[in-house]
Amino acid sequence: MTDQAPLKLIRQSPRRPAVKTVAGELPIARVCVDTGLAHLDRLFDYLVDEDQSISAQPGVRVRVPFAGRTFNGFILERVSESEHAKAFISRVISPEIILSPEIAHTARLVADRYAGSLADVLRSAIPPRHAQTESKISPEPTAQDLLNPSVNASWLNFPDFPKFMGALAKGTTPRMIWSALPGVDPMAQIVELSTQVLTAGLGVLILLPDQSSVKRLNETFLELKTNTVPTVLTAEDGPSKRYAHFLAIARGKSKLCIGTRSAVFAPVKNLGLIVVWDDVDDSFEEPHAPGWHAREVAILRSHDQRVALAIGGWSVSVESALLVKSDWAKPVLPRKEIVRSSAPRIITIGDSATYSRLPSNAWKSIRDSLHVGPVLVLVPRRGHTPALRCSGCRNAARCECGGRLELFSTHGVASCNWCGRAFPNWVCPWCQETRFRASIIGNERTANEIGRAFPGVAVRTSTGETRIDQVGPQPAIIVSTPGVEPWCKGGYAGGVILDGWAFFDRPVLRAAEEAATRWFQVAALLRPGAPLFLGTENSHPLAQAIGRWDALGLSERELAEREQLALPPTSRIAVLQGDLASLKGVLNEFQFEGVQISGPRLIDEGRGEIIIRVPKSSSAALSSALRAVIVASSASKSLSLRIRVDPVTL
DNA sequence: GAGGGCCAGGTA
DNA sequence: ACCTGGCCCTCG
Repeated sequence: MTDQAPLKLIRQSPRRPAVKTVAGELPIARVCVDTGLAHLDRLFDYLVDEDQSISAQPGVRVRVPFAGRTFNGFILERVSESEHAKAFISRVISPEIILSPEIAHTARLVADRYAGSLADVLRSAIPPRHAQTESKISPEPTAQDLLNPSVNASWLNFPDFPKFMGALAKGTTPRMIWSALPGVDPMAQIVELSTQVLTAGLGVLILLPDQSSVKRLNETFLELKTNTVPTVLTAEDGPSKRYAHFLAIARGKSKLCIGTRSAVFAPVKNLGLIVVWDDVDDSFEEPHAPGWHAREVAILRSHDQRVALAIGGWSVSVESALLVKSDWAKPVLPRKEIVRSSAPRIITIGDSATYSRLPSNAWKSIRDSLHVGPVLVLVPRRGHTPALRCSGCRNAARCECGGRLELFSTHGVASCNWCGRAFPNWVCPWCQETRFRASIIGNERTANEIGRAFPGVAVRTSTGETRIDQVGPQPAIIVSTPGVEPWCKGGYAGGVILDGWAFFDRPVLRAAEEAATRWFQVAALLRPGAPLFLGTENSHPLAQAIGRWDALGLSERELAEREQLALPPTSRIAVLQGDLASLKGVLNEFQFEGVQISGPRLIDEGRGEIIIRVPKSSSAALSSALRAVIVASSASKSLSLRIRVDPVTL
């Protein structure tokens, strides 16, 4: 019915010349094609048309034909010969060079380290193109004559800091792990450190865990009148702004980049320093495949491109402790004498005779602190008395199904948090007691209780939903859940961490590390020497560490424990999830020295999980085994697996 | 992932 | 002699 004639007419259209000429110079482009298929993780060769030759530079975005369809990709190289090339690049999307050779190289290392593909890494490393933004001429940045480049006020009490700066000045690549000091604004430290590097004509890249800290650092750059305007790189800025900022960096217009995790790939020209602040924060882990961690990427980049690195925080991650132990990085810690006067004065439950949620010594210290300023109260979780324990033997009150009992309102009936069964007449199976003790008491009830205990004092609550950013210096009680503690200029007059043990009572590998970070953060919000009540025993290592302000020592201890358990960072682990048949099928890929395999363990119907642990020295063997598994599972329909290397949560 | 080649076994 | 389905390989 339909004849073929119209089709032929289109093909012969004079507007589209059928014959392309191969470029005279370096006629082959090697392209990373984003096919979304893990087993095609290699470069493909394409012919470059003479007309495209100038724009088709390494680092540009292109469209290429592949297996009958067109895909996006990046040109990584131009070469003179190829055995394979037979198709032309369809189109150079834009002549803008957005993938530098250095970033391509680092991205390759990241892909290998996390058993992912280069295209996957590049997808989060390079923001999507925004054509309008590209054509707009971005305004020249304001003159960057830096003021006060030599001011080092915030580093005065860090005796090893000058060594770091000295090494940097000599052109070597020092690495430091610094532990911040209460009373000294770490953002000011970052600004002062960066300004010196910028003054030397080098670029600086600063990574922060979230939008609000990016904002705070940005403001600090303005406040300290450095005349340096940072270029912000965060996903929250939206496609147009994000791409504009990325271009400013890629074009070399800006030498200072601050941002969240994916900014770790920012192509800052002549990069001299990478700073990572608060690397324990889990938002540094990329949720998309292959799940790289920005701190690990920063380490790889520092190593690969010989860039100085500074990792800092109120606490020290276990990974950083390993960098210190292996002497790859040097610790930069506050002077001992200043620590004594800056660290909080620790009060623990061990000091009081009987157990109570807020023992009298803690109550007294709050009351005293309230004469001079606000007091911060940290409670483990949002809500209202979530989990219950027996008031006699203190065992967790559990349902037959294994869930824990909860109480949602003061006069409500306890019910199971998994199956919902109600327990109006509960009897403890251990000691026959019939009364509960609130196991984790959320901030709602805490605010009520504390309000009653300190009549006439304003009580305010900060949670994820109703977050308070900042509080004033007047006396008040601020009840907060972890991570949303309001900032108090000049510091809180006192602090309370209620139900301290609840922070460790979670089935997460990093519970101890997370708790340490939270507690050090709270301690850092206090005025130097202010009282801090910790709801733990006096002997708890964390209480000791905060009292001595020894975050590194604490993490060294945790590192030893991880070593014993063959967990990261001393070991490398891979978590494979998929159907049981697939998992069993790949087990024999992992038969090399030092491998420990746990599982397959059933996670839900038919699907399971295996965990593979290898000593760090075998990580290359692990990577190649994982690659083999990925190639097999991606190419076949019968195998379906999800792979994660060194995930933050287990 | 999709299309193509290739072998095996079944069908006229 | 020819069709059909499954397997495996390639894709530049």
